Amino acid sequence: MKELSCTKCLLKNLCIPKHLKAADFKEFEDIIKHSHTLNRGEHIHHQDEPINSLFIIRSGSVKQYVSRNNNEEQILDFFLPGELIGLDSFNMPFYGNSVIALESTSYCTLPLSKFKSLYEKMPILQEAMLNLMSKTISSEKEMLLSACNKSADARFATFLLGLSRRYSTLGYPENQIHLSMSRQEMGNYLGLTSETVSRIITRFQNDKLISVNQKDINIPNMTKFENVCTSICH
Amino acid sequence: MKELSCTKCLLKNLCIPKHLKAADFKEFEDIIKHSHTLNRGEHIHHQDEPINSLFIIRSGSVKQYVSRNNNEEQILDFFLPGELIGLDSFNMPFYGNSVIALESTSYCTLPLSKFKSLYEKMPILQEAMLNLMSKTISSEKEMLLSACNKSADARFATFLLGLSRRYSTLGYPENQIHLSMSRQEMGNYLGLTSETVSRIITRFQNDKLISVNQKDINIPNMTKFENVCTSICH
DNA sequence: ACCACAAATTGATCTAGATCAATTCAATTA
DNA sequence: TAATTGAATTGATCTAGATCAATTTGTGGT
Repeated sequence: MKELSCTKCLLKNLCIPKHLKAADFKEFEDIIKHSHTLNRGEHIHHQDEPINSLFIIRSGSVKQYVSRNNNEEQILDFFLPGELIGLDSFNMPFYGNSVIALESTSYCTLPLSKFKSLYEKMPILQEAMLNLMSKTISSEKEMLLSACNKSADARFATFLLGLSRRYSTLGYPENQIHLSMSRQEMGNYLGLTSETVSRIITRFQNDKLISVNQKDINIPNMTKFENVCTSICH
Repeated sequence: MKELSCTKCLLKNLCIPKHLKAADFKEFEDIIKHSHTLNRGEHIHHQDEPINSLFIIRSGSVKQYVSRNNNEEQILDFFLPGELIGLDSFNMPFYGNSVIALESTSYCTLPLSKFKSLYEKMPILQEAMLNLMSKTISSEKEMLLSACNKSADARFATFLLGLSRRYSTLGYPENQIHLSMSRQEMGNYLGLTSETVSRIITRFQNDKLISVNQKDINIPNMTKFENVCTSICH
């Protein structure tokens, strides 16, 4: 574990600290544990382990999933750098899901007990958390809506656009997306089979909406893609 | 508007005040506006109006929905007595959806500005809200998962079981459910057509899983129903 | 450079649930 | 009590996407 600080972190303007004033920032920096690293396939936490921390992705990416009866998995979410994991674990004694690295990944750990005591005395942090949770709740509603009512094409396009936007807030070019997950994982997340995802990708490619090289997707005309997106997504 | 108090409210042990100690309870009671009443079809708030309050259903029920382009609606949620509306509106200037009464309904209003100042100084309220939002986030994830992967039967069964549980925490018998929404509204919410919902209901009835009289559903054997539920929902 | 194994693509079918259409039923009003 | 209207049911088809199956392509290990 490298001892990096929030002060030196490239994500400091995207992550929780961005909300905090100097004094609070210092205190926050003291309780967070910086930069654990993982290889692909290693877990941040497992389902049914006792909950003790929140996590923030620093680099790389992870998937959050639950295992069902017959150890088939259902993917709930993907997390990219700067994103906070654990908003769904404040009211539970054990993690309801597992989080595993999709590639080489580093992350910070935020012990829940310490976080809660900070929370009590930092109105700004409270505001930030309420906003974040609120946003999460509405975007999940949005997803839900999309899952029920959109075509496979629309769902996949929305997913891509979402990734593009998230990466672009990180400073990456918005038309260049590297997929750290497999076709089957995207399908699982979107409620589609890997075959369907594959077919959609080839079709989008034929229609010159995207160009694909393995896990790298290029969107040659962003406005066009967005328009198609909004048109097929109603 | 009748001036009822939390003290006298039948829901006081289910609603936010249940978390508060005497002094806080008093203060909370002072900022909440009690018991507005609505007839079926009247709104609590409309999409795109400025956000100023949270709401708690006191009696009756409502649906939360968004209107799309071609003024078709998509139902996001139903709310029953004791349930808090507005967890998704902390970070927005305008309501992203509308809420309309499905039957004669009364509700309380919790001005957001006043709520926030209470929030800052009541750690117990903070704890309660984090838990509530956290629970909402995980149950939405659960819904999402179910929407993508479960059969129509399973989704409908899960929906019924959910209603049964919510009504039973209110003290109603868990095997007797009154549906305040139409088949088409259930379908809309679940991502199914009203025809499909209707067919599922007749089939469940033939299989003696439920008995139906219009909008009243009876579950003769709760354990059996729960078992079927868990078996068809994987 | 070769082998073994996993991921991706592509094709051929199958099916759950949508769509379209026709009654039937229930509630409300006159 | 009849008439009107919207909801619910039921039946007949259609289709998006699943499933099954066969290659092809890519990747990591020796």
